[in-house]
Amino acid sequence: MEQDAPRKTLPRLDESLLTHLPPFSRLERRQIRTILNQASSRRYAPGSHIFDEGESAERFFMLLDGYVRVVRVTSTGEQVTALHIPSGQLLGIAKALGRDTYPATAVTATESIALSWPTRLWDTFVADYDGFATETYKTLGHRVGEMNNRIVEMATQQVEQRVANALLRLVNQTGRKVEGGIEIDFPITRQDLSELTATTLHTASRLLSGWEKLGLVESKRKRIKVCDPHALVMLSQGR
Amino acid sequence: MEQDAPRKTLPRLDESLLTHLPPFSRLERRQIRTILNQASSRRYAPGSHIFDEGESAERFFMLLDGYVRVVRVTSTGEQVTALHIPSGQLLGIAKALGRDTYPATAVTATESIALSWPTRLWDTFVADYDGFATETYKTLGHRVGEMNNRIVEMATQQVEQRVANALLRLVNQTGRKVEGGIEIDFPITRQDLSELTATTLHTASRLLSGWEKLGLVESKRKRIKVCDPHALVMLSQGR
DNA sequence: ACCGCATATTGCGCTGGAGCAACGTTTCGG
DNA sequence: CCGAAACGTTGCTCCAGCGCAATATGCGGT
Repeated sequence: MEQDAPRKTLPRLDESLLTHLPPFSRLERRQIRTILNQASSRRYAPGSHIFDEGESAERFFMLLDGYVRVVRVTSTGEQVTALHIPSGQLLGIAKALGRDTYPATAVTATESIALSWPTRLWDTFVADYDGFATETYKTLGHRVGEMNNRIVEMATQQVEQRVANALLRLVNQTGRKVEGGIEIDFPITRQDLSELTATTLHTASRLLSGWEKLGLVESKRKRIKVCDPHALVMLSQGR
Repeated sequence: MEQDAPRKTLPRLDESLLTHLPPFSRLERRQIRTILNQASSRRYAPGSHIFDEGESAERFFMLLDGYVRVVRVTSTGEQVTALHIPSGQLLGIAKALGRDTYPATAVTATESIALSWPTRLWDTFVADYDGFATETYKTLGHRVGEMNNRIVEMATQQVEQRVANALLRLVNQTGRKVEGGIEIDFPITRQDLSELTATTLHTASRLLSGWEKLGLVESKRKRIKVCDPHALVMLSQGR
């Protein structure tokens, strides 16, 4: 499935790629040039693994384009999606948590492009680049917050509310305005949605069908558009 | 309920309190003295709140003695326990995640003693004390890992397995060897256990009763002793 | 144009475990 | 020492949602 496409340092990565991304936004052109010169760039086909849980964390990544799902697989083969990462964020930052292996698997949801650096540069980045650590820990804090919320959700809410919540979160984070509503910006199956909400694809499908009849959402294959976010918010709070 | 007992800088905190704790273990006596001089010490009765979710994070803490439960409360008043923290660990380290409010509530499970410092000293600690940041992020990484595992558990396992897992985790982290088994070192009710495993106290009670009949555990009020850990491991893995 | 596969829908039966209720037991304050 | 509150147990009922199965439909490859 994976053919390890060779990483290449593209002839000339433009500084503007990074200048507006939080971890690098306080840096000067010169510093960004240095950073880019150390980076490898690579394109990933949809569904490919950027790294796998348990692997030793050789590199850390900056997602420049696309979407990535952070997934964990149980011993019995079930998948649980922990998180979605949109472009502009770091991933695989095991080092920031004092780990030397990746804690989860990163799978691309769409075609994606990511820069990466050898993990050994991490400490240099933290030490040399003002704001890098701070911003990194901010996104980390954000992710921890999300995980926390999911735990609370799963512990206290019904399936219907969880699915509604998940949909809203996806729309907020990765929504693209289209006519008649907001569409989730990457292909997502009922199965994906069920792995995100700890239910079965059957139940997810039934819920979506129901909501579609009520005009809350519209969905084609692998595409979900939310037409009435407010109604979903109601649902997500149990009426 | 809380009468804000005055924090006092105890006459003479002994350096040996901190020398063996990871975040401080690489420091010299002189540095530890400085750190202690800036600390406030306080005793907490069981069940008291060290800080509450959403409060602005004025201070960070080192738990010297006791156990703390990290809890989140939903809008409908249900409690979900995210984590147990044993003595020797930092808590309330919002700053490490780039936050300026506490992400959850910390409640003491036993009588506890904690040192605390104003959050404004955080950056100083990170900058001045070798190994402080590294060790902090290690425990953070560990906690994130735990949260992750709980998500996967809750998503894929049955109640029985989750409760078995929770018990094993508690025993591993805070177990005290007693005759006939290993006992959880702090008072824990069926209700607590259910909040830890996303179930009801009824179900938790039934499970414990069942296991007690099989000789896997023994429990008095607020006390649980695991007699046959191996059998519990079996259960926790679905037979 | 065709086949084959991945994705989606829907009906139906079954059950884990929540919800409710009633009661027993230990602890603690006064 | 007594009464009340906190904690624990257990029986019964009910239903959300899982598991299974059958069918439909869009999509990519040759």
